[in-house]
Amino acid sequence: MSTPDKVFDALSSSVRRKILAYLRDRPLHAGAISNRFEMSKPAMSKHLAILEGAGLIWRKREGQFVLYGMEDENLAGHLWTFMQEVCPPSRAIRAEVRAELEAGEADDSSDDAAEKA
Amino acid sequence: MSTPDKVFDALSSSVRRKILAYLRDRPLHAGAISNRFEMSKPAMSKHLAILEGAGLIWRKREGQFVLYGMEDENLAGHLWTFMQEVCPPSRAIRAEVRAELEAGEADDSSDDAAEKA
DNA sequence: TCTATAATTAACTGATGAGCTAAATGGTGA
DNA sequence: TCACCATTTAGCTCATCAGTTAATTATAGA
Repeated sequence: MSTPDKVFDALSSSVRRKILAYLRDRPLHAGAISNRFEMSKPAMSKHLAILEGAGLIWRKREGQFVLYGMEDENLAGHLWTFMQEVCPPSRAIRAEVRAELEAGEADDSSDDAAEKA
Repeated sequence: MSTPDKVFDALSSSVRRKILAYLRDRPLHAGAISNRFEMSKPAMSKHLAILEGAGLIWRKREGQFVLYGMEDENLAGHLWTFMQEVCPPSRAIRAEVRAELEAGEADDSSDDAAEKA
């Protein structure tokens, strides 16, 4: 299975997309992720393995725990590549990015906070 | 099934992603799309229905033929929304867009051409 | 070493998805 | 109307996927 295939396969599950959303802000232990879903730990473990296999998250053992976090540039990179290959030139998005860039030019590191409900 | 779910479900198939790539440049009749794959017409018809259900392509009857084309802003829009919700601020992409914008600022209508290998 | 906890792997089950062939639908043109 | 063509729907099969529980691995700490 090619890497982009793995990425889109990983993204096809709403559970996995939600995991990514949880990991957006900070890494979490496997158990902490699992607690946020009504699902057994083994099931969650499989989802995490799929995300890791797609290169979207990293995994690091810390004692008895296992920490997972986003593989920062990969997700955005793959989606962006796909958009460039497949999407018709999207003026709306370019305009939006342009506006953001103009607004946030001097304040590049504030992206991490806020923006989430 | 929510709209974003439908979109990612539609994108999870490499056949469907390839269909989108074919439709990027111009609309095609169902038969013309089908000819590009080694697959029965009924199977292709299902893929097209899924893409249409996700709002990624439109469908128009033309006599005995059925024409399909990309629903221009939807794919880019959904992916962009997702990226903003889930991706850590992707500086690489922002930098890339910034560079593109700076290069093409005076020439906004040239988006359609070039940019592809 | 023994026990407890975190996480994963194994083995299984039920639901879903992709493909097929055959039949039905919608439309053209003699 | 009839024959023909393009496409979709119906009904089926096979494989894959998401979830389960039970068993296993890995580590911490007394």
